[in-house]
Amino acid sequence: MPDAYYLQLTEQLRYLITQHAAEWEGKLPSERALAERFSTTRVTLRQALAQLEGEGLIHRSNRRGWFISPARLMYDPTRDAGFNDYVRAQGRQPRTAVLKLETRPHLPAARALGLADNQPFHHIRRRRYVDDRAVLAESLWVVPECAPELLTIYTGQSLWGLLRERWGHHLANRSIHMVSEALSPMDAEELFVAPGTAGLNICRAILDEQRCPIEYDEEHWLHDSLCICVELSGQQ
Amino acid sequence: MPDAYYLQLTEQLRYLITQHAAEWEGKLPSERALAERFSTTRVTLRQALAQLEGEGLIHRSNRRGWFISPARLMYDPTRDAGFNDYVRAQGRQPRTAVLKLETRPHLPAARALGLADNQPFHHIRRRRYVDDRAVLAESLWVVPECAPELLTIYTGQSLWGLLRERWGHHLANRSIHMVSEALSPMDAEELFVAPGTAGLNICRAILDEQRCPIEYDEEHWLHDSLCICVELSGQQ
DNA sequence: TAGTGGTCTAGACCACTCT
DNA sequence: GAGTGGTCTAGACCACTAC
Repeated sequence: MPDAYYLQLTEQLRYLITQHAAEWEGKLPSERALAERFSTTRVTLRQALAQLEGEGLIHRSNRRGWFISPARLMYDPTRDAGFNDYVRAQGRQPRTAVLKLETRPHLPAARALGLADNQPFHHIRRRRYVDDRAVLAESLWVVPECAPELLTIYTGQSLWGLLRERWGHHLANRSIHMVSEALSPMDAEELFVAPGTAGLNICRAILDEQRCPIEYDEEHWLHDSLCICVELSGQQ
Repeated sequence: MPDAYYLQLTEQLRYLITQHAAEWEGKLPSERALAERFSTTRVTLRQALAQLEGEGLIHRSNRRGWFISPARLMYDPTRDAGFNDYVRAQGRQPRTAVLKLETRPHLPAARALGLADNQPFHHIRRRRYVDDRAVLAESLWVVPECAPELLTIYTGQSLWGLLRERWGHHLANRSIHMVSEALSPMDAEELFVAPGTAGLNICRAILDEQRCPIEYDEEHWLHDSLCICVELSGQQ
């Protein structure tokens, strides 16, 4: 099966990377250097690199080169542990940058929460890092009545924590959808990767115990940065 | 942002596809024809097609051409509804091909279930179709004591149904892991796609109410064929 | 057998990053 | 300013599919 040269190259690169990971400090040599080392062209070499990128072994930072991907973050989208908490619990360093705060309608949020199309939401756009690598761009759309002064007090902390502790909401009902995607030009730019980079899209609609809509969010993760884990016991 | 020609091409192709979907009966014209229509080379044209493939709009059947992808299957890996049931419930046609039946050890299964490395399992390998498109290659590893004569009676039906009804097991504890992947040459071949095609890997470890290990399975889905949905209420 | 997609070559230019 | 990755050209051959 692996008669194609780029697939042989893939295996040689995989070996090379495991051997030189420490020496290279996580960054691969340039494409031209690697192509020369294997006596092939950049096109073929890039095909092999793309293969390893698809597997999640390496990734690109836009125009800066190829890097060895760190271990995947374990993430349970059914729990409401805050990002900071579960990242630290895995011995990693979390960081959040707030990119935008505004109030406006958003059709997917309205549809997912069963509200009118022109329903306005408090919108928070943020970028999140694990060990200084930007891995997640996300938008949160909160029903304004559920958190009136949200935009004036928000500074990057856990939104779910705020909703629970400050406004006393019980995030009882959750509908979660996950699909693989190609990152949009905007998402890609915010994560410093090339447009079209593979991503994982997670959307959640949250309602309280009376099925009253509270919040909708859209997460765009780098595909190689996480492993989704769900633990279930008893019920069904 | 979308200054690159292949990104403009992506948009033009996206429009072309929605316009001609019916006329083309789901299959795109040849790469050479499309490249000529847009006065570019196959390399650039393929970059645009790869973009749409990443988004899940189109897909390739190995060496047979590009096809418009059907709607994603909704799939809840936390429920134990059988494949046949939930595919039919969505108005689609399920089909299963059994590829292999054997008994042998499998390290990931042993590790995930907390058994000895050399623990043998009943192994079922099967390919599953939705509307005659092969979308899933999966392996199931069953602890032999839990289903002694499994391999002699198995003909493609729901394994979880068998475990419940014939052997009375209660599939109480489930640990589920999901990661995006590049399909291995074997998985790709079994699904009739090019090696390295993007996939979604779902692994489950199943134990009964006494945390006694029953089964472990590995699913390899075409990345554009499903949307993972989880509905939660009340608990946490 | 004709045509297809899969693979590969040997270049090139540009925008950007790094220093 | 040197070097990098991102993009693009204009070809080519091969294994395979469809007819």
